[in-house]
Amino acid sequence: MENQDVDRTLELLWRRVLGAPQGSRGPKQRVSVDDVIRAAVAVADEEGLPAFSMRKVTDRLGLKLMSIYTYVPGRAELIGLMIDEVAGEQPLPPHEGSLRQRLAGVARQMWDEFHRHPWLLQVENSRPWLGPNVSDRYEWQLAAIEGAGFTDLEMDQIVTLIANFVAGSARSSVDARRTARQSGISDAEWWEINAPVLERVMPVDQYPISGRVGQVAGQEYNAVGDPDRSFVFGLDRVLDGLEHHLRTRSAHA
Amino acid sequence: MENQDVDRTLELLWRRVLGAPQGSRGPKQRVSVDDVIRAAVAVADEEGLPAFSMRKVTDRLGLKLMSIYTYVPGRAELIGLMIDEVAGEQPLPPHEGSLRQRLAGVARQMWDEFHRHPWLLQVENSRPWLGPNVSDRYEWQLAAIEGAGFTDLEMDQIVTLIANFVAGSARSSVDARRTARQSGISDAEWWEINAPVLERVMPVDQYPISGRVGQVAGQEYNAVGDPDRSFVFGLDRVLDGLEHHLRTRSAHA
DNA sequence: TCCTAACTCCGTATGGCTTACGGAAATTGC
DNA sequence: GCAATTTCCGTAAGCCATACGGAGTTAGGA
Repeated sequence: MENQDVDRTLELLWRRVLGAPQGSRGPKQRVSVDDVIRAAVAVADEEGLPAFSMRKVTDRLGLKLMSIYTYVPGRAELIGLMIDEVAGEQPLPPHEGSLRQRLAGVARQMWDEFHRHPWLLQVENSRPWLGPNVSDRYEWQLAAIEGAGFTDLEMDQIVTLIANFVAGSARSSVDARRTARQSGISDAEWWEINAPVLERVMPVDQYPISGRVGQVAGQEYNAVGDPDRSFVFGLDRVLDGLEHHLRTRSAHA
Repeated sequence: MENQDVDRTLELLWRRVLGAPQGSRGPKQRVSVDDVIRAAVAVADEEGLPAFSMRKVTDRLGLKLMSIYTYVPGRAELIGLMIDEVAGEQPLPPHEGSLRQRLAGVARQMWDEFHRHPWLLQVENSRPWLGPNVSDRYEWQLAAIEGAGFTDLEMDQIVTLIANFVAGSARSSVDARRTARQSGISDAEWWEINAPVLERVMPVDQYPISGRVGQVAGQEYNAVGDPDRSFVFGLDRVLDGLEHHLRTRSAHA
């Protein structure tokens, strides 16, 4: 990627504040960059990132394939623009309540966004594209813990911790839903197909704990796993840990 | 994916215990399934999953492209076999020490594996391929917390929590390293390129907290972020949370 | 008024990818 | 020695991103 593309993409990300850097000669563009980004998000929402292609975006806009390259430098840059676009969809309400409630709100916001746009979890993160909406949200996330008693460095690490946990959990959740839909077979059916081989090959006495735990979990979940419940459980533990850290920190300070 | 492929792949996963289901007629295979899997892992290690292709695997084996389909049903199934292969690389030492030390060991093992084989984080998880090494490791992970006082359901949720947190953290870490290597520019250089535009576009008074936190973090990390330190910090908080949960659980029981 | 620079749109081509299909050659059981 | 079986692989279809250059459109300047 050339520096020119970095600059160009930054200009596109901040196009609302920078204004159109477009020259005045030549034909007017038939659609707008916003149209391109919105169409691209729609394609990714419907088909996922592996099936996302430049052609499908232009088809939706009534343009021919190559025209898209007059709007955005390339595929990777378009995806960067899509990320910032969807980061601006949800309002960032003022924080209220206890530290725990605020942090839970931050985590829930991430969780919801990943489920609204599952392709976010399929993006190869290179260096982040710092767009306006992504930047605003980072500020909002930090505001949730501002003044709680953490150091500046800890504040960054806490947001990172929550982001990493939520991303990992959401990935499990989203993958499970996608698999169920795409494969067309339910967890129960999948088990029916696999059970004969697995029973032959995994004797119970060799897997005493996973056999017992798997049975209990399977009955409770009615499935191989329950990503939503695991998320709630995990988040509670993470928040416990952060509250505990704050208590022991305060004691020392 | 056909049921036949599911069966076929399960047979391949458990090939050591099931033996070769191969008929006796016809030419002998020039290489073995293990050769194919090892070559595939080598390609993925060196080039990552997006650049991983059937052709590169066969090139490495001295076969022509289409021959690989006599060894494995397809790309997705081969990746399932690769996952189980690398899951068996590390020994599973008996657990020792406190609960906290045991859980840290489980997390560290996941973390190391993701860094040895970063492509694991790029796999689209459909339903898991239950191979022998993956199964053994799940048993080992549960053994780390067996008898600590958690319910069976909680044991599953705890392993899931750690797996999700580690996967999310490792993804940040691995992506950062890949970006630094592939783009050829360091964090400092990247900042130098972006700073002029960002300073113009992100006035300090609009981003008071992220401006302050970003400055402190940047000085401390000498980079945009420090995934390794964030992992250690986050893991400590997660373990704090789990110990806290066990204490309050015991009080109730 | 008219030329020309700048810009958009897009046709073509290159070089990648997976995998369906079918043929040639090799090997073994009968 | 024949027939069934299996491996290896050539070909081709149908995807993908994007480099390059040409044709047509628009506005500014002479």
